Amino acid sequence: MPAAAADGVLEDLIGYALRRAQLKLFQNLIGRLSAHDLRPAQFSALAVIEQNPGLMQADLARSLAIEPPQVVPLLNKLEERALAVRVRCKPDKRSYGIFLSKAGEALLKELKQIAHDSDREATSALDDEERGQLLRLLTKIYQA
Amino acid sequence: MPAAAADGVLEDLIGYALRRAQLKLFQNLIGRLSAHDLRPAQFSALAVIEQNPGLMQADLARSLAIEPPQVVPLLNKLEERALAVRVRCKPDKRSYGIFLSKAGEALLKELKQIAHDSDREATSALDDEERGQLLRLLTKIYQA
DNA sequence: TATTGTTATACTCTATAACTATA
DNA sequence: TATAGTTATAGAGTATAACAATA
Repeated sequence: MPAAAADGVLEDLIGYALRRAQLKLFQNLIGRLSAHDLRPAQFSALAVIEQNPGLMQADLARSLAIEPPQVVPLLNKLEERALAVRVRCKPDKRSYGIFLSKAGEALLKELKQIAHDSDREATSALDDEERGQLLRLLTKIYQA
Repeated sequence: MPAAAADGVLEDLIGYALRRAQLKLFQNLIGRLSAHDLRPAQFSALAVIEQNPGLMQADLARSLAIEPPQVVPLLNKLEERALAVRVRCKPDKRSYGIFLSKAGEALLKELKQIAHDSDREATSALDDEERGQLLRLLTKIYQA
C-alpha cells in the first residue's frame, strides 16, 4: 500500500514509487475502460487470445498470472458479451480452444487505442525518450 | 492484471510493465515481511507515523491513500502488538494522536533494512545508475 | 491414475453508508 | 450542524480444496 510523503524512508524505495505510479496508471485505464464495461484483466485476456488463438484455459490462466478457477467467470463474461468463444477440442474433449469473435476483434482494436492513450496521459510528465527508458527498465525487472 | 507474453500489444504499454514489475517487488517484500507477521501497508504506516508523530487517523488515512475505516483494523493490529499507541488529544477529545512505541521504533529500523534489501534483490537486473534513473522517472509520474 | 474445467469457499483489499461521541 | 473515529456491509481480487468428465 502506498503512503504519501514520509521523507527519507519510503521515497527511496523503488517498490514504493512503483506502487504509486502503477496505481495512477491503473486508475486511469479503469476509468477509460469503464465506458465499455470492461476491467483491465478482460482487456489483457482479449489481447492474449488474439495473439494465441485457440489456446486452452489453462494456458490463458498462466499467461494472465492467475489461477485456473479465476478464468471461468472472466471467460463467461466475454462469452456472454459475444467477444470470445469456447470451442470443444476434437482430440481432447476435456478442453476448449478459445478464440475471439469478429466483434471481439473489432472491440480489441478500439481498446488498444484506448490503452495507448491512457498510457500517454498518465505519463504526461515524461517525454518520449523517458518513456522508452522507463519501459526498458521495467521490462528488465519483470523478465528477470 | 498482467499477462505474460502476447507480442506487440501489452508489451509496449508502460502500465502493463509497471504492473508486472510492481507485482514482483510486492511479492518479494510480502515474503520478507511475513517473518514479522506484517503486511506492506503496516510497514508503510509505521514509516509514516515515525515521520509524523502525533498525527491523527484521518491524516494517516490520507497519507496511505486509503479510507478512514480501513485505518481502524490496521491501527488495532499495531496497538495489539504494542508497536504504536493512540493517545487521546487534550484539546479535541474526539481525536487521537498516533505515536510509535519504543518497540515500534526498534522494529521499524529492522524493517527499513528488510525493505531496502528486498528492493535491491527484486531489481537485481539493474545496476545502481539504472535504479536511480528508474526511481526518478517513477517519482515524476506519481507526483504529477 | 492424471488432467481440464468447474464449483464452492475463504481471505484480503477496498469502498460506502450509518452510527457514537464529541465539538 | 459538523467532525473524528468506528461499525457494518458489500464488492472486487486472489487462492485452495474438491468434484465431474475425460484421458
